[in-house]
Amino acid sequence: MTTLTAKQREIRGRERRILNVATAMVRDGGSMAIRMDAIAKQLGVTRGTIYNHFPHREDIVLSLADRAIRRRIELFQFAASLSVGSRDQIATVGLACEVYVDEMPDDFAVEQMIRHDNVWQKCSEARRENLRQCEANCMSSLSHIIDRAIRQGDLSLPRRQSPVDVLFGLWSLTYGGMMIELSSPSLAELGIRDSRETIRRNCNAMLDGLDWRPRYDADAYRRLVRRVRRKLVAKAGQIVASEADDSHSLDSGANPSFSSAEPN
Amino acid sequence: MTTLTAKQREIRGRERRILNVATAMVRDGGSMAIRMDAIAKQLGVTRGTIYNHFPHREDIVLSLADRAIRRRIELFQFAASLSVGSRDQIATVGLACEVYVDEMPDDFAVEQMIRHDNVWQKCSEARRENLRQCEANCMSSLSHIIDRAIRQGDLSLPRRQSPVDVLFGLWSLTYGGMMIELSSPSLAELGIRDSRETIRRNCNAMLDGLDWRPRYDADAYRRLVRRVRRKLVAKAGQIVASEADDSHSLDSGANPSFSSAEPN
DNA sequence: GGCAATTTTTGACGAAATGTCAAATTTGAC
DNA sequence: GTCAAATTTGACATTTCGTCAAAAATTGCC
Repeated sequence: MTTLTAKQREIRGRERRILNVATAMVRDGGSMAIRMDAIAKQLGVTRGTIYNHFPHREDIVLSLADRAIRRRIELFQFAASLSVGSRDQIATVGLACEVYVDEMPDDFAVEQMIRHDNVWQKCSEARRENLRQCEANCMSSLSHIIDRAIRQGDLSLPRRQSPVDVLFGLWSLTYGGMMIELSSPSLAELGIRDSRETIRRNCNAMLDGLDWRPRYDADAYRRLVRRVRRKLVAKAGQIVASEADDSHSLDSGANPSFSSAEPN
Repeated sequence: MTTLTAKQREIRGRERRILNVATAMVRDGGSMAIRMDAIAKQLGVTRGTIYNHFPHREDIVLSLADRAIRRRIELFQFAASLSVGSRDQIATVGLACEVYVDEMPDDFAVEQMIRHDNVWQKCSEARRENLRQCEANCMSSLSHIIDRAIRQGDLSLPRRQSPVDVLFGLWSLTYGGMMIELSSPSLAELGIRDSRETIRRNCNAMLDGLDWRPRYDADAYRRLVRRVRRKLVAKAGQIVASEADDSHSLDSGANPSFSSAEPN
């Protein structure tokens, strides 16, 4: 009984540990920096064992992406629950984006990676479909906010413009802005002092342009930020912590003989 | 004389040919798909010769990026020259973005690559600074349009919002939108029928939100599109053609502003 | 506890692909 | 035609990948 549980837990825990180690590698070198060899060494096993969990490097990356998207959706849904007015709700989700990028930077990086690297093509259709589903869920849950805004009379879209179009705009503006912020060497030199503030202002300008009520009010907005930011950060921390490595709770001392057995 | 010229031209032409071959590889496999061996084989030389031009793969990618940005800037400047009204001007540059993505898709892909891959870190500071400069030039030339809009009374920004902030917004919206369009598997399924149209509408909504005059007018906008699109496409074609692999048209505008390989 | 069946791990292997460099070849000037 | 300089070559040492049969460990059963 004891042995069984120990082994099974070890294997299950390993998958999570692989992902965590891989995350660290991705952080400072992109998806190609994931070295199966190095992962194995850090876990105290050999490469073959890693391939026992993931058929290839790309699959690790897509697993990371899966985890990242699930975390993000959880954060977004929490965000949407924090406000009542439709415009406040959508603004809170926007803030959740910021918190996501700040508090889970690796997840954000991974999400970008699967979009641009050739990782996507190399993975099984099942995994890709899975990610597509996540994306679609996220979109639809957010577009409900916009639907509600229309139903309640806060927003009335011009002909030919659908709620998803608005969502796409906010997505572009926020996502694009963050992306530029992270990848453009010196935004400050170009004249952008506070890119986050700028993104928010631009989002609000867009919503004002669509005449989404109530109109942008700097003070009200600032109050909203103050009210929800702390909660969002806390939630993010909680989400991340739930899958972190507990060094003492698992098998740290289980196989001490491994460390002395260095090949060659 | 003949011999000398022949050899020298061969070497100079080879650099361009390497870039063109590499572009094709990047197109369907990302930057890692550039295979030095395959490039050499296609040019009828051996790998060593390739390394004679570029110290490593990453340097090829950054050269591609350099070319891409120069092309984009040329297209943007042409675009800005096509209209007079400040809002029309900025809209025309927006259209130029679309044309860039459509007519020079490889260049767009490469520009994204250097942002997300670890290519950036692996290259010499000189190359990086060069790209930064290009970026800054592009920004400043565009922000002049906004300066002019303010000077002429078409636009008056709220306190604390600078012209560059607006530019950053348009950049985010357009770049982000294109990015999502290209990398999100099935935007149509999410409800976005025509992402280009949506991006334009959202840009206009943002500018309306900032109260940039004249306000958005669907008909006027459509006329603008009809007027400039064809010219932009033609210009793009011309830009691309000037560096294509034509064995007979070596002489044209090709003025290689930087000579090759520096060790880092 | 002991043994057989099953699962997991190992590490050697073959296949790319990279970047280097001394030697061979080509070029161009006299 | 000769020779110095420039250019090209291809073998070398490395790194990393993913596979797989054999070894080791674990589990189930008596």
